[in-house]
Amino acid sequence: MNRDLVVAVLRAGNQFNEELNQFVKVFGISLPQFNVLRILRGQKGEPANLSTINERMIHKMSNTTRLVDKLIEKALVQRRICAQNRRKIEIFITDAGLSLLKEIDHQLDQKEKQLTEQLNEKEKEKLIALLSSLI
Amino acid sequence: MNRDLVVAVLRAGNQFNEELNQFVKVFGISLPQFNVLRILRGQKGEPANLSTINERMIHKMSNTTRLVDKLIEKALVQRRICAQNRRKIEIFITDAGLSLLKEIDHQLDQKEKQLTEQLNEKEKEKLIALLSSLI
DNA sequence: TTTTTACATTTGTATATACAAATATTGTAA
DNA sequence: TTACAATATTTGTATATACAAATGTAAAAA
Repeated sequence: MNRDLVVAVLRAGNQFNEELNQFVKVFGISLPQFNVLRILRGQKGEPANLSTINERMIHKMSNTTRLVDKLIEKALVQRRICAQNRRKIEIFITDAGLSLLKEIDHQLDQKEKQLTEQLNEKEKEKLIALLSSLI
Repeated sequence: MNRDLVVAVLRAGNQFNEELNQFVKVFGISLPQFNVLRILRGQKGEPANLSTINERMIHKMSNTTRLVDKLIEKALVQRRICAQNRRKIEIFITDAGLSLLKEIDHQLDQKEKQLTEQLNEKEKEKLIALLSSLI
């Protein structure tokens, strides 16, 4: 019973991961990279340092530096050393990053709709609630 | 709403993945390797070929050959060319593999209990049902 | 029978990820 | 002030994963 639940969570999670990875790949980024871009947009102009990004990431990978490097290569984000605390690095999303997100978001709505269409609204709410209390 | 659901599924899935990976690492294997061992045990002595394993895997990684190689190195499974169809490879779990699973299973019960303890039995059933219809 | 097509797995290669150790900076205690 | 500990990030390295191309085998068509 517990096992069935654990397996169901893993299966659903992995399937969504794969589908969404394929989806964003068309735009030249990986799913973890996409999520970092969304975290940065959520900052509304405020910068985020690497450890903050790491905490908020859905995919807790242990090398945020290199993930961000890829985004810098693509000119989707910028890096700046924090003036107050020179240990910290401030990361900003660029205009190019914002417009890429805008382009993706519209199509993502459709993708998300497709991924969840098996459930009605009430079931979706219930599922969100159950998963939230699980974590 | 759809987005919240997708994010909740990804978060729960990734968290379980990480926790279980750490858990089985103590036994010298990765979570995908562990799941392959369980698939093979489920065969009840019947062999499984690589494409069958790939279909049933929770983590659909595209290189079952190399994953199985790791298990062979550890003497947890054996490989044999199928006599009827020499394209196919038959994979068996060894006694060492079975006893490793046995050792893991007991402790895994506890781990799974811990991962799901936020929910009561009725909620667990509901969550399994919702996730099943989602996939 | 020969050729073509499909199937099953392996291999090469590029990229991603995990983890530990190293580096740099700041804060704190002696 | 100097030494030590804490924090934030980077780098090195090993391993894992993704993907395409290659290999070997079997089945089907010509």
